[in-house]
Formats: sequence, structure tokens, C-alpha cells
Amino acid sequence: MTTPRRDTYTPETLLSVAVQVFNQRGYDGTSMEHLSKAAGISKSSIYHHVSGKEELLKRAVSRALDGLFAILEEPGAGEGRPVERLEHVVRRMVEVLIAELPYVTLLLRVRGNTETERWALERRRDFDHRVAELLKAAAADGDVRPEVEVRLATRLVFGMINSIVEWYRPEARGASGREVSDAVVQLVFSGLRRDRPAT
Amino acid sequence: MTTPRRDTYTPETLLSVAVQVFNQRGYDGTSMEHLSKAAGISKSSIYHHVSGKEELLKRAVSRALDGLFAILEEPGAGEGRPVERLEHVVRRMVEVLIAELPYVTLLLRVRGNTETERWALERRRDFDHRVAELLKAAAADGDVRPEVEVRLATRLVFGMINSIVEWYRPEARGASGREVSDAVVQLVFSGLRRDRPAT
DNA sequence: AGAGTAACCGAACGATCGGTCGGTTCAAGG
DNA sequence: CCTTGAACCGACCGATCGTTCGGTTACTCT
Repeated sequence: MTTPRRDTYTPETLLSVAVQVFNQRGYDGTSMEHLSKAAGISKSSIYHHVSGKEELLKRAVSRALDGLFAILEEPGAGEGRPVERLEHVVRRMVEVLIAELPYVTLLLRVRGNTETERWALERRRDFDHRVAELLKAAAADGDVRPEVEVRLATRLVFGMINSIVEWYRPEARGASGREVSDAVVQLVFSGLRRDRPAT
Repeated sequence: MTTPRRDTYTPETLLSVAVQVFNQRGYDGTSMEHLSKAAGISKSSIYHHVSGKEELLKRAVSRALDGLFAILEEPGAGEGRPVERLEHVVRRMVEVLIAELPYVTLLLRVRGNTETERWALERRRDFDHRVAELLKAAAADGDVRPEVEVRLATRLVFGMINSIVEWYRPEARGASGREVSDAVVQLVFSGLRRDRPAT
């Protein structure tokens, strides 16, 4: 039986604080002193909950990666025409990115300085390749415009989706998550220009 | 008369080395020791050419910002229908981003920890607003599909363009700059899905 | 040849880094 | 009441941070 105890830190609650600071100042730009200030406990107390700075990073990027890879296991990602599976994955990527915003944000900013960061970069590449193959299959079916090169299109679409972490703020009630994913799907598949009657 | 001297560092040549290292390790993750190793001179010698680490950052982001703002002064950005001016700016943004790749890369990664970084973020916001107004004007003309919200579309398009710095490598002869800007314009304005005859 | 100076260097500065250590506090369980 | 252990703390560690300082080298100009 886990008695709920009182209001004290767990590795998870400490992580949510740390990730916020990491995203604001950058991982390398954040000192343990910054973290202790933000968490309201002393620097040394942090080491009671986690083994160090890098474990916090590892926990954060793992959470983000788990969320993304889970998309590929969903029925909508494996059934139907490739172009429809692609649309499902694109929409769900936006949703996961928004649901796990701070964790995905941190994931997308790792540079590869430590072993943990290099591991994260490798898993990200795996995920990207899986989606790229979906787009390739859709192209083979003739469902995407042939004049855009597939690898290029993959990267640009990923770029658009991933850029959401740079501006989306759930607390500022602007666009909802649904509106954002609708807009992304609309833009990715149909573009900006209005359909016009034949000139 | 500036005699060309021999092969010695100038602030500019030193900057090109520093920016490479900054982009690889992140600004905060780069020490002056890293820079001195990469430049092949001692740490203290760097201070003969520049006042310090932050001056290198300031020079780099200034160069990137100057390149971007120059686009808005071009004839193509001020003449014609807004939707055509927008297309010009989008295409030229891709070109400038590729021409000044390492400098723009660094600009797009500043987090706001120092005064220089906050200044860079502010100028970036200025530029973004100028382009957003172009898209708004194009929407007012009825030249973009009305179901996509304008602010949202601006951010997504910027996200797609800016993401190019994450993968474009001029030395790896994959897509040329022209191919990339064509693909971006194609994707932004017409989307991924092939135009199909009425079902 | 001698003066001037741009380019460079090793050694060291105080500050801060991530992390460790030896405690103290306090609520729960017997 | 007394033990136990989770949660926390201040003080401190060696290493590294960005930067400074007092030179030395080597090239240019007269």
C-alpha cells in the first residue's frame, strides 16, 4: 500500500519542475542551483530524489519518445491506405506533442553533447524513418503530388509539426489542440492557397 | 590600404569557426576552451580579436537578422498582390536561410538568457510580424483558404521554413537550394495531396 | 638595425559548475 | 517512548567556467 504521504516531491513531480526550467533556459544553461530555486528545495535535496542532472533529462526525453512511438502502434497507423495512415500519424503527432508539450520540447532541442542526448537523437531518427516510409508508400500509391521529393517533404512536414513547441502555450487560450491539428492536416495535405475555379 | 597580411584570424574568420562550434554543441554548451581547440589558437588569443564569447554571438545573430530584414526591402516584397509578395518572401527566406545557414541556425536557437539573446528574440519577433501582416493582407484579398486561421498558418509556415536549419547540409549534395525553396513554396501554397479529378 | 605592433601564449583569477558528505527534522509504526 | 527512515539542509569538493595579465614572438616600416 502506498500511503499518499504529504506534499513532498517524487521523481515525477520534481521532473515536471525541472523540465519547465530546462525549456526556459536550455539544458546546458540550467544549473542545479536554478533547479533548486525553482523547486523550492536545496540543491543537495534534489539528489535525494534523482541521481543527477542527466537522469532528469533521460526521464524527460523517454517520456516524450514513448508517447510518439505509441502512435505507431495505434490501429489507425497500421490500417487503410498509406495516405490515410499518414494523415492519422500526422494528426496524432500534433496531439501527443501538445499533450506532452514540455517533454517533447526538451526532446526536440537535444544537441548530442552527452550519451543520453545521443541516445535520444538516435531514437528520434528511428521514429522519423518510420513516418518517412509511410509517406513513401503513399507516394507509391500515387496519393501525393509527384513533383515534391519524398525525403524533402518528410523533413518539411516534420519541421512544421515540431515547430509547434516553439509557440504553443496551453494556458493562453488561443487555438485549441484540435484547431492546431486540423490546421496542420489542412496545410500539409492541401496547402495555403484557396481552391479556385479553373481560370 | 588594407594589406591582406598572411593567414591570420580576423574577427570575421574567427566568427565562422565559432559559429560552427556553437551550432554543434549549443551556445551554452560551448566553452572558450572548445573554441580555442577548434580555432587552433589559445584561449587567451581569442580575446585579441573579440571582446568575449557574447560578442561572437552578437555578431552571428546580427548577420542572420540583417539578411532576413533585407528581404523586406526587395522590390518583390513590396510590389504586386499580397499573395505574390508573400510567395516572394517565403522563397527568399529559404534562400537567405541556406546562404547564411550557420548564422541563421544560431539565431533560431537563442533562448533569451543574456541581454544579447533577448535583443535577438525581439528583432525576430519584429520580422515575424511583418510577414504575418503580408499573410493577413493575402487573406483579406481572398487569396488563401479561409478555413485556416491566419496567425496559426503564419506560425506553421515559419516553423516549416525555419526547420530547414535542422537538416540542410550544403556539402552533402542532396537537394540544391533551389530544389528546397521550390518544395517549400509548393508545399506551403498547394499542399501535399495530389490534385485529383472530381470523384 | 631599430622601433612599433599585431598575433599569440601560459599561468592564473574569482566565480560557478555538478555532485558529495555528514548531519537534522519529523511523521509513522511498534 | 523510542526507533526508523524519508525528506531535507548547509558546507564543501575538485573541476571547469569566462576572462585577465604579463609577457614573447615575428613581421612591417623607416
